[in-house]
Amino acid sequence: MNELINIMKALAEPVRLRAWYALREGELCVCQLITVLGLAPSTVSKHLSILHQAGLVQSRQAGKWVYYRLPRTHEKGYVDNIQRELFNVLDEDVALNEFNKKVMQVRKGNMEELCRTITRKRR
Amino acid sequence: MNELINIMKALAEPVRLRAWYALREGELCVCQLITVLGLAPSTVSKHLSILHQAGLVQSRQAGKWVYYRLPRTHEKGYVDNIQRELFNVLDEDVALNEFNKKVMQVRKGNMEELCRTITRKRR
DNA sequence: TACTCATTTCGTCTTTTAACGAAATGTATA
DNA sequence: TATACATTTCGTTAAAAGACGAAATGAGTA
Repeated sequence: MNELINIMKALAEPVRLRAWYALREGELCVCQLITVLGLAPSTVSKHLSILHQAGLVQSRQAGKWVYYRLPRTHEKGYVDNIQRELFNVLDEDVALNEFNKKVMQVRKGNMEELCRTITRKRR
Repeated sequence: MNELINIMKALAEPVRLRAWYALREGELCVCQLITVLGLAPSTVSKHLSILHQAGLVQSRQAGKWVYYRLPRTHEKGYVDNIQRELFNVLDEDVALNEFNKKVMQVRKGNMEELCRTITRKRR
């Protein structure tokens, strides 16, 4: 039950649900997630670690950057089912569709530039 | 999205998940829920109101007693799907099976007596 | 009407959660 | 080796959530 509770807790938070949903169409660098979520790097990092701990996302390091993605398939099969069901619901959500536009923008943009924007903000 | 978040938040809490699961096999009086959950009446009442607000349970009053139950079917169909999926997982859960034994005990027991036990505790 | 009693509401306390900035980490590059 | 810089960790603060008991509510009964 605790495992399920962790998964539910992880997704029962708007920021994390958005972050998770943003990965639906492929991996994203942390700086891209920081940008679309509009929160401080440390805050986003924490959220991602909670999603990671729940087994809902995976990460890989590539040079300076860390990319997060959805697992192709989850260890426990039921998580796949829940994910499918939730995505079906969220795909119809107006607010999330709006958010998704931002994600698509960021996917197209230049990542080096994005990171520099974030670094500049921090001073 | 907010609706979904409310549903997830409601179920992402062990006490509420147990309460909700306890109703799987039919309605229960509040005093029965208080007993199986082992918490103060006011605490249980609050949890039930959160489940109710999320649309996950319904209630009816019968004399002094208030009974809570699962809706036969949810307004939004996707909730039925999620519920089915979660129940499938929870049915396999060892801790919940243990809990379910208590629920079955309480279902068989005398309700008047149960309530009196609770009232006695309060003094 | 007055009383009993199951449940809910209210006020309070404690714990948990989410946000941030500063500092630490660790990789790539000058 | 020193530096730059993306990300994470740590410490702090503010807000939310969960627990309880006391008091309020509201339905049945004497």
